[in-house]
Amino acid sequence: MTDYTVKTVARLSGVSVRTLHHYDEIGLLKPTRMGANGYRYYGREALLRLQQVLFHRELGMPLAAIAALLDDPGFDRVSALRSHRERLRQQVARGRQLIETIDVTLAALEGATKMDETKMYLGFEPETQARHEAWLTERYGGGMDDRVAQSKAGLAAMGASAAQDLVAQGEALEAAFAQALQAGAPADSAATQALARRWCDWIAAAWNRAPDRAAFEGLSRLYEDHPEFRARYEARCAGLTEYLGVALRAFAERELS
Amino acid sequence: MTDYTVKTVARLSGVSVRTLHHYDEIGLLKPTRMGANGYRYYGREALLRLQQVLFHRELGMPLAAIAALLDDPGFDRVSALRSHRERLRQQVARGRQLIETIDVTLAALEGATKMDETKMYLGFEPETQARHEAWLTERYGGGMDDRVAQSKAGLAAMGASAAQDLVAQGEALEAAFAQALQAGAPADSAATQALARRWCDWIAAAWNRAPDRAAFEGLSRLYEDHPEFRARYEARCAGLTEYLGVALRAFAERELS
DNA sequence: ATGGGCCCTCACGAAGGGTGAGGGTCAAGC
DNA sequence: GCTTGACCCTCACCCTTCGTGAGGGCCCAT
Repeated sequence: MTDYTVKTVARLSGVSVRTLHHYDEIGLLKPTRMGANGYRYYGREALLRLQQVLFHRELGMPLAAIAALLDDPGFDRVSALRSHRERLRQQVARGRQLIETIDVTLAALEGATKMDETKMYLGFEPETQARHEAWLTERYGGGMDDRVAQSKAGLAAMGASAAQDLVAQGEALEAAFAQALQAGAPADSAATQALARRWCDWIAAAWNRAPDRAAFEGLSRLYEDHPEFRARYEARCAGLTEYLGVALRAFAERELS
Repeated sequence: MTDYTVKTVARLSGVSVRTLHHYDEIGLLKPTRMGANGYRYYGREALLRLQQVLFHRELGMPLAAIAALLDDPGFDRVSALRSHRERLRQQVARGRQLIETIDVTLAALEGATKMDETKMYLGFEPETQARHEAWLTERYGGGMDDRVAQSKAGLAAMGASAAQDLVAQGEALEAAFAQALQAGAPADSAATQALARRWCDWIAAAWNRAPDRAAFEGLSRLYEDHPEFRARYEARCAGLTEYLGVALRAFAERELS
């Protein structure tokens, strides 16, 4: 009379019958008794335990941890909850960052529907292109021209949507760097260096060729020295230009030697 | 010469060799060519595609969706990203709520380390118990006494840590109701009614017996009428007592008839 | 030719179940 | 007493994204 079949327990608790079978299998929730017909019958104390299970599961705790929690009376529930809370916090922080990245990406994709802007940003509009090349040659005495030419050819062959993605990735990386700067992460911190690696990969994708150390360092100087890049980065976040330069060169020294 | 083996690509991109095998298996990233020896060789365009894959993967997109995205040139990247963003937003909101629940739970668990308070809260300290019983009898003319007695026996048999969890769940539910009230959710909204169901389950766990409609409605009146409960709920959030009462009775009418 | 480092193809495993297939059981109505 | 439909059971494979071997071939340098 105080015994419920799987279907009833499922309806009462909102979980599926299969889930109850599963919990039985792994020993998380055994039925109070098994009928002679092989049926599972759950009593009140089983429902109580299921309550506890669902409560902790809702907190995102793995089932094995819940079993340990409920079976070991001396288990330290407080510290378990605390470490679990920390995991959740990181997950939420990461989720927020992903949302921000998506927002930037969306803005870039939508904004770049006029492909002009894309070209202008990457410096492939003929006029901008010519200006950059002249400036590069004057400043660094040639040698980067072929890379820019490669980049041009690569992007031209890439098609519009891939190029837009590339732009979006660049925007996302800039946003990530700005966030790192505002969070006070040192330019040589692990997180920022990971971003530098992604920047390097991004350049490789744009150039259709991985940069060597000299090229990557030259690029970092270019960002700092060229007024159009400076304006771009400073508009996003004050001090971002130098931060980016330092971070990229630190990466170049450590990883591209 | 522009062809990289798995290990090299793995090092360049930061993914594992196994992951590259997997991406090949599911057709997400095929090598540019296969050697006569069965080796995978990746060219520049493969690296570029891998860049795109990793970018979208980092946004939490499932691999199948990434494949669709990259293979269908007419794919609507913007709306895909937007719906993905929405999923992330819900996930973050849920994560935040879970953290809050854990905080409340932790507060309750730590506060309840002195078991006195637990007993007092649930009304099982002898003195409080006696007062409640007297009050109940006077007000509702007996009939709930046996339930309180059951509850007492049930909790006594339950052990301290399970009882503390029960207290914590109650606290979490109260907090959730307070949040619903502050968010402006009507007492008969789906979200609030879901909370009411959980409250009902919680009562069932505490009583060691599911309440019928009369008992649950009586309980809701008890919360509104009894000064100790009123004080408790109003301290948490002004108006919570009535809100709770209305919500619980709406649930009782719909689900416990 | 013989190490040592790559590379390959299976194939099992995990978390939390979903989704059948194939077959037994229970309760109500006729 | 029989049928019907709603339940119940036990396999047992499927999902996702790879990690982690096992067992065996390939390449390059000494």
